[in-house]
Amino acid sequence: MATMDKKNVSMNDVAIAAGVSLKTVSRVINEPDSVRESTRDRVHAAMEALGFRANFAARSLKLGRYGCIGVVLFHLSGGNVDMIDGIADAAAERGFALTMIKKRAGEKMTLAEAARRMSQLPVDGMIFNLRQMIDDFDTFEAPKDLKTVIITSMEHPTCSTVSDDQEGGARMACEYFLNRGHKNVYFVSGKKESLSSQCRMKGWRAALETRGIEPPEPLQGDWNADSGYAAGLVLADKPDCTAVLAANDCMANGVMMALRDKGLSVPDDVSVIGFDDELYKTIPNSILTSVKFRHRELGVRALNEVVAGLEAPSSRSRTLVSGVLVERSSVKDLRA
Amino acid sequence: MATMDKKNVSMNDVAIAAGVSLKTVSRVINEPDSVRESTRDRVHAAMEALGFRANFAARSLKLGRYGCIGVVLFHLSGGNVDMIDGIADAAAERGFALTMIKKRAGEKMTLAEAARRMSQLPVDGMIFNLRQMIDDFDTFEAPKDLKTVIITSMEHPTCSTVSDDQEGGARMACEYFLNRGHKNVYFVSGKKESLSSQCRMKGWRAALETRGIEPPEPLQGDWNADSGYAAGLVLADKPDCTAVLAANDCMANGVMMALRDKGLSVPDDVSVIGFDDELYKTIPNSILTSVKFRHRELGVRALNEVVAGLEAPSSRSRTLVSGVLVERSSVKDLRA
DNA sequence: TAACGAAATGACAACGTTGTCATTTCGCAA
DNA sequence: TTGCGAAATGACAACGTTGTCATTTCGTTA
Repeated sequence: MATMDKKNVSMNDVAIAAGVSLKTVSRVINEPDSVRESTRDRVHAAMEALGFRANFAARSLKLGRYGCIGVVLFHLSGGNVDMIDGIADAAAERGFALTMIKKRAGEKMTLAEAARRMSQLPVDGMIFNLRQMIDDFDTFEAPKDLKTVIITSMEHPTCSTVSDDQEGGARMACEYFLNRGHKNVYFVSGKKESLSSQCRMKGWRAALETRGIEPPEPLQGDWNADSGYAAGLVLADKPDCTAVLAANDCMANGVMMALRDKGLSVPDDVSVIGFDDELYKTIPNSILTSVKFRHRELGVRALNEVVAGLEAPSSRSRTLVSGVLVERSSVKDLRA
Repeated sequence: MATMDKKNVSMNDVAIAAGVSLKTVSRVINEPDSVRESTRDRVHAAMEALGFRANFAARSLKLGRYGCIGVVLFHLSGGNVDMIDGIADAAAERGFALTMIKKRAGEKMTLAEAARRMSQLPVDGMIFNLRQMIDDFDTFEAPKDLKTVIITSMEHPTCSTVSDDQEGGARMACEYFLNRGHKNVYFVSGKKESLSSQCRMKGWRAALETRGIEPPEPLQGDWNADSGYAAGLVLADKPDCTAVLAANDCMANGVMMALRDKGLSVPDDVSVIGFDDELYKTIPNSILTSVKFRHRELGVRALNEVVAGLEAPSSRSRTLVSGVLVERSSVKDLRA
């Protein structure tokens, strides 16, 4: 067996080995039906023997497209995993690969900068995953020939966006309380700079105001259980507090632990709802009712939107993916 | 302002606009110092005016490399996030982008199939992230011209690998128990097919056997808290059970809840160690001692290994990344 | 001013594919 | 056997870069 020392085997090498023209090899790959079976077999044999692999760069150069969608991650965290999963699966289904770049910790990356870097890479369109506010959000303009979709909570003036309906989810949770006879709802927020936290707070506020209820001062948390616990200690002393909406499950758990430590029962004395529905993974027999967002769906929608817009990059749409209330027993029906 | 209707602006267009040759534009991009300042400015102005963006395909074709590393995800889960984060950051640091494909749920993807798909994409090398056993693991041979690194718990005959030292981590936890006077250690496993679970079990067994202790029957869990709770109920009835090693923190928490419900105290009656150190995120004042793996480091090492091997794809190395024992108060020192 | 070496620039081929259009081969009816 | 249309195949250019080597321009010194 002769060793192959040539770096890359080209279609031309295959053609020579098979005794056919370059173009015939190309046809075997792209339109096999147009090649006689005997010829095709010979070409296949030659490809096999030489270890031929099509050259991506040459192909893309000729075709003018890459078959890749760019994904820019500004932050890589728990919820994002499912989203990326959705993007990746939807991409696979449609025959696209993903090209990924990520903002590094400490690095300051604007949308414009991310777009510039992406547009040097093999991508036909791109998805930005943005969980926090960013300086040039409002002024950013996507490259005219590269369909751009932003996954974020805010509306963008020129780009398509895909969002969790976080505001709606918070509103849904509040209404769930109010419809069960609660007169008010306290709120424990996540980190101040987080868009999710801001939107959830906004929805909470809106739901109360719609019913003519003055929203109480929200308690500031940081997403972790300890901050929820601290908030819970404060809330335990408020006699009018029968319902608590915490901006995530971890903090909700902290709140519940604090209430119990203060001798209060959930849900008999105080009802609690969290966000993200992930407590059951860690706590056996978790009772926490929680608003869950379909992160995976978010990713799928974003990818589909990019692919749909490949031909018309300047088109613009806004997609909202609603949340789901996962009911357990942490909310008491006061009317009963 | 005239509208640009031409699809792609090429270096040639820029050259004409700037009144220089094609090659000079190329030089402005790749070796700016070799171009006179006045010329450079003119070219830059033209690039700006026309909205020029270098064509990735043409460039890669000429250079024979892509500046991208392929990442194959066979499974996308919690721990993987940090790993991808590590890969992405290390890649950014070295000027590489990532090209990603993912096994879809239900789809059966072998290493060979993954390698075949990857080698059609713009990549100079690739990283496989493999958390479960796969059919062709032992027989797989990576493409000769594409450096391949596998992140997995097993050693591979021909490819470089990077691994958590899960076995070592489990051994470390057991020795921690034994050194504190415990005579035996019970084990709660994760899902059967999980390599992590298998390795952790192996380390546990080895540590006991080294000390001449007969390992008790391990309890089968499924990673979630409920299965840990079930295991805890069983363990509570074993009088000789003073130490429990659970294959992850969620199950460890389940075990602790069950023990408490059975009137036993942690750590006074039974000591517990978990894996992954993530309970503190959900439980306020968590006392669980846990073995933590540096997933991020895993990703960084894998990427560095790929980049280091780009010139010599057939080189082979094995990297083990050790775990860390995060001490809290869930283990009692029986000698005291 | 002429001559010279260095710096700056340019012409052209090449990377490995696919599209266009021309040519050859084939099967079949006359 | 000839002729004909369809099927199969081939020659060549083109995609947008970078490398090689040749040419022009510049600044300096004799």
